[in-house]
Amino acid sequence: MNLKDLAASLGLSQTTVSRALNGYPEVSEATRKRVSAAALAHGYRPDSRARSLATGKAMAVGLVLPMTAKQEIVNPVFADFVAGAAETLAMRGYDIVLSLASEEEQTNVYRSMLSKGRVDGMIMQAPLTGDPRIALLKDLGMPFVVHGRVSDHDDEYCWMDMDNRHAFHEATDHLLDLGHVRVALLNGIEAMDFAHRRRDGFLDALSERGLNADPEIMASSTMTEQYGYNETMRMLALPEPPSAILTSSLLVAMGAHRAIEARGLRMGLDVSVVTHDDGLSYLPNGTEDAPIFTATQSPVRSHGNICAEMLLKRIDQDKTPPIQTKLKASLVVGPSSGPAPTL
Amino acid sequence: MNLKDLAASLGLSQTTVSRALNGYPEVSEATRKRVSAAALAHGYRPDSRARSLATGKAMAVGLVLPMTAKQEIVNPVFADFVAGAAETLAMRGYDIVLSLASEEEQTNVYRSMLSKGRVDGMIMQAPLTGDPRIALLKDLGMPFVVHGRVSDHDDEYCWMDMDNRHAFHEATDHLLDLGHVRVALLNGIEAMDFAHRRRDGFLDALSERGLNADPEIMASSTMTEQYGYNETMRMLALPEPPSAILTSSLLVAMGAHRAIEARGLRMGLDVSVVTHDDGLSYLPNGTEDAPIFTATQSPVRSHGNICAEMLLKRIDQDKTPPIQTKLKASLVVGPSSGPAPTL
DNA sequence: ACGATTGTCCAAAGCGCTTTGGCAGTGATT
DNA sequence: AATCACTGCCAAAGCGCTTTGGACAATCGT
Repeated sequence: MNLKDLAASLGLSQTTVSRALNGYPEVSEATRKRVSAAALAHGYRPDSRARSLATGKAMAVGLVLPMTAKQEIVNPVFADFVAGAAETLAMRGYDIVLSLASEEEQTNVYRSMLSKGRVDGMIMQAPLTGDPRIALLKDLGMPFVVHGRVSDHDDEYCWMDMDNRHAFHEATDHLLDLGHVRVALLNGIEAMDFAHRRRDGFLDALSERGLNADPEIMASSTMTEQYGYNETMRMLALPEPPSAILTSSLLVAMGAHRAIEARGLRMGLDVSVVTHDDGLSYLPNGTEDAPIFTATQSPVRSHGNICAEMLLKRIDQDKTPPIQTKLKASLVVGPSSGPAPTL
Repeated sequence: MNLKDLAASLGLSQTTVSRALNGYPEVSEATRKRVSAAALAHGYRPDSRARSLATGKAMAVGLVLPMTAKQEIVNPVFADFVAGAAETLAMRGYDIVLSLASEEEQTNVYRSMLSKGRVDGMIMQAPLTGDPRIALLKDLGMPFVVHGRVSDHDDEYCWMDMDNRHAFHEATDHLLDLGHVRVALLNGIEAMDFAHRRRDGFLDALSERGLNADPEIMASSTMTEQYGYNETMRMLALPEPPSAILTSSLLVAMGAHRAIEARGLRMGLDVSVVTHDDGLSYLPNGTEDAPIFTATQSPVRSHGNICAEMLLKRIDQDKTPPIQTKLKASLVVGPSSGPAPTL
């Protein structure tokens, strides 16, 4: 059942039926009611492609999930991020068109995504330092928002980011305040811009206290539990093991925890752990009142909400200058961090 | 730059240009080359909506992510599943249209999803026992594949499922073979069909050995680490604590592990743990050679691949009888399970 | 009483693509 | 020389919707 049939069955023109259904004023209340009733009765649903073709709006936004090329790992934070974005978008009637792309394919995927008309805008995830996709997206001339940002040219595009530098600075300060002098960093892949910033925050905090960073107790990799375990095991076996560990995700912290116990040590007493926590819904850091890990928190789901919000604003009015949002993570202290042990 | 302009700039008709680009034979090689070159030079990309409208194919499939209504939890397995599906679909040029819906909204979302033409088919996730969505999807008359299945009417629709019942039967047998007689079950939410089947497999295995299930050491909830921890703590404090625990996901097993250590016990010696492992990319169960947990394994990413494959087949030829795929999980023994301790 | 509004409705022209049906020209077959 | 089958191209009709630019009454102001 299409518009034509529906109009015919009502003895009206397509124009009138269309206007009636879309709430235009040039239709009498009586016919509007009649039309709505008929539409409902016949289960009429407008063809979104035809509508989109006619209006020029796709009512959808694109989202490209990056895959770490080699291992094809899908970062778990995407699930929550997507959930947040989808939630906000759904309220405005927008769908999400998803593509998955390895690094090499990214360019093509972006191109084909806006293969005209599929989407009205895009959300880009997990930018690398100096990511070329930004230029590409600008070039394509379609509204977009970046979750995270690229180090340079911050003001020339829309982004939403947590203040990673500040968060890790604060976390490091917390440990230094507790008297730790050998603090390890288990970071994500530092080609990722956020990981890079986190490292900077960490290093700044150290140097502000006149401490030197030791490459031996700094690692960078995909943020799995196994990685946290392996690196912690390695570091604890060093002649001068760290007394505190700063990790980039809850999973990594869990791995560190496991390693600490495997070594017969106690977390929070012998070795302190502080982590960043993306607030993933299925991986809560203890309960709200009683967290397990001291953590800088910033729920990635709300990032999804915000990005979507920004993109919608951007789609509505493209010409305004780019907007940026910076979020502060909040440090929540739990039992995993404590005073540095006296030797 | 649209087809009309491109044709005009070449001095050809739209028909010829369209055919040239789409590989139809009625075009001379010479003009085909000329057209391709011009298309590339002008950066021409056909409007997918217009094409879709003309062909009747949307070149996209819908995916509805269910949210557990209250807590709005997004199951982490979706990320990997989606990745698998996206991968397979991308190879055929299909996109994924994503919607997120709480239980109440599901019906509407499904309806509006196929709001004619948006998608050519759908993948449905996480069916509940006796899920009404199956009937709805059948009613809507569009190809669909269910990841998991609903207990009844198995043969009337397409599904892809792991043999949950068999997996948990096997896992339970493994523990019983080791001499355990008090085996706990930390299951997912049993309204979900897969969890229901797992429970059945568990109970069958017990009763086959003449053992009775004890409700005191059976739990059912959203599969978080915290849940694993809490329930294990509770059960270990019972007058007759379990000597083995069967969990429904790696995260829950990790929680159980944490609780076991918190009680001063050793996993694999004092308390055995066997889990199902969805093979999530960012949460590996140790390394391939050296798993941490004894587990029934079935990578959910490959489920995504298979579901997508099936759906594509279904879209290609709708009229054939529904197809089903049942996968067997493989039991991999690790150090987390061992002989029952002698009292 | 008249033209000027206003309220309702419609025909038809797009949106950008695919596809049907046809039309010239070429060479091979009767 | 007439027929046939190709080859290579094109005009035009959709796909199902929105939207522009009227048309036709009924109502209004003066």
